[in-house]
Amino acid sequence: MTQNLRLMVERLKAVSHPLRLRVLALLGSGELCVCQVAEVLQVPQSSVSEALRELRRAGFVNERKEGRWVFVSVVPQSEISPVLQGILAEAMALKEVHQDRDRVAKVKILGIPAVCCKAQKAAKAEAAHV
Amino acid sequence: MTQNLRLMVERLKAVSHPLRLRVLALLGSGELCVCQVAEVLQVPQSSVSEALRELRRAGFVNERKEGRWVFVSVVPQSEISPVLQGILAEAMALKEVHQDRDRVAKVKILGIPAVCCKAQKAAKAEAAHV
DNA sequence: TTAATGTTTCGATATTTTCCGATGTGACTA
DNA sequence: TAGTCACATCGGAAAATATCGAAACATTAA
Repeated sequence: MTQNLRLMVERLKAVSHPLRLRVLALLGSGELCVCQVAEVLQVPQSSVSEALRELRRAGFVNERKEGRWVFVSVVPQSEISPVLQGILAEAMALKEVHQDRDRVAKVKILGIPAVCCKAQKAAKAEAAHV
Repeated sequence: MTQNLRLMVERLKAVSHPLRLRVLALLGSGELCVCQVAEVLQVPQSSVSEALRELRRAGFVNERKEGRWVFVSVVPQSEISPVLQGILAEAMALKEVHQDRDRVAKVKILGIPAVCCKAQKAAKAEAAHV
């Protein structure tokens, strides 16, 4: 409360960006690993990584490493301001984000290896071309 | 509700800026004319004008012309999303904004002519220098 | 009309942000 | 030990934004 102006602006900037807001909204419905996010949003992995770096800097996102994977998630409600909670809720209601969430459901059913592991992914693509 | 992503980002960007957020917060406690804002924030008038243009574009601010003065104010609560209401409330609680509000009180007591009219302003400055 | 004044727009520059391929890093695996 | 993989960081060019004085515009007063 009554934090400073610069800090508040930095936090708002962190979510004032199409990709970053989409990523945040996506994580709003549960933890994902970085490659899942990149796959769902169809965006270069380095872009996702940079988006996550900003969201982490702003304190909105946590990470958990597991082997070579990095799982990211929104920090607990109690750790973010009511304002951000509102932004997150509104973002999750966007129609673009609903579409993303449908894709996430499919990706989760397949499991991480099928989505992220290059070899398996390539094999799948091959099969699709037959 | 369930507006589109681009629009939501544009609105967030509009307030993700130190001057624009300060101006918005200042107007949160009542209508002011442009020159009052410039005086209180000690910022070139053209900068204030540009900040207000963005806030108007985002739909956060209304204007009312009266002679050569332009009075600006935050749009009614019912016209802005709960998220912006939250942002406004949080901005108004910032310590920098409290200081601005103290200055606004003084400026309002003096009245617009004493603050804005160049001649009277110059005379006042002269007097201060003895 | 002419001068003065509040406001907006323009112009020009400086700074920041965005974007993505290439490269680097650390961890698993054959 | 190599090779593979997920992820982070770097490089650097293009685009967007910030900033503010100067000029333009609109209204009022002399």
